[in-house]
Amino acid sequence: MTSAPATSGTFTIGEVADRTGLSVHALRYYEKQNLLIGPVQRTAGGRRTYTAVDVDWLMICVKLRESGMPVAELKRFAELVRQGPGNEEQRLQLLDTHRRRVEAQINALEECRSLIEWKVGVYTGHLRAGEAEGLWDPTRHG
Amino acid sequence: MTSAPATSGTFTIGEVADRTGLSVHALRYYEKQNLLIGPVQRTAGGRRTYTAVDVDWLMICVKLRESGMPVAELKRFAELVRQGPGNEEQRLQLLDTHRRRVEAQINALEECRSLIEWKVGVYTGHLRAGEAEGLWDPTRHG
DNA sequence: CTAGGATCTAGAGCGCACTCTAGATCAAGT
DNA sequence: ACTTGATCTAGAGTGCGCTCTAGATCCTAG
Repeated sequence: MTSAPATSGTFTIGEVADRTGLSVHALRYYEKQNLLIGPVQRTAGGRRTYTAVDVDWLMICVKLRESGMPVAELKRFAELVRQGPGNEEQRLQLLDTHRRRVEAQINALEECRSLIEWKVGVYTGHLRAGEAEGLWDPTRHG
Repeated sequence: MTSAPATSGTFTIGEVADRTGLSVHALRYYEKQNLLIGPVQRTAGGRRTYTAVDVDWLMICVKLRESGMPVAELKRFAELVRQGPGNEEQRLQLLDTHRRRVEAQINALEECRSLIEWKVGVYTGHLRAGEAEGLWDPTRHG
């Protein structure tokens, strides 16, 4: 075990790191960047104690970051959530911006996948030709 | 016009920048990093003259970079292509590694898209509820 | 009581992929 | 000839998102 459980129902920074895949460094960094929604509670000794809600939010953060949302934008989103209800339209706009980015990226990736499949076909063809009849024409590259 | 045509059939660095979407700086950087397949030809005055083959290769580079292939790996791929036929298996392996990365990324993006759609549903619901009957319970965030 | 690991803060450092700067040269239009 | 803009080289600088360091403190197990 790298991280011992804190009071049941809350989590140490190490446990949160295990659960979210973020490093403890990254967790402190996210907090300093104001990416979290509430202030993280502390023990008497000054250690952070994360709640399940904190962890859930961090999971969302991870998904958004993985999909290319810049930290600055995630910070803006956290601010909106922190303000509470009443700004749903702004949240929707932010998410919509990100959705567009995500879809563009999916398209780019799918194009790349096609390119790869095409290239794989070319090289596999070369290999089969090579096995069948020796070297192919060395003047044709790519 | 930001970039005048060179000898027909070849391209100035500015034209290549226009066609590939890379900056002229990035083009010189790619060359220095050995991402290109052949040495780029020069005019008497020392300016680069790219061929259509160079441009095609750069287009592939752009696709691979867009889809997250690190420059170092692209460089390795360029080396293999530069060596000519005979290393198709290594090229296939490299492409396969990248294909896996691309597919993982597509999956991550699709998960994120679902998350967004779910969140959008939540906020849209809030908005409709708000329009219909005023403020919702301010203790439920997210 | 002690040793060990986990955590704390503040801030420096890093890897990546460019991007920009400075100062010179080249080339095309007038 | 002159002006203007594109290009050249070498190398410094930038932005992002962490990652790592140092030195102190906390806490759990033995």
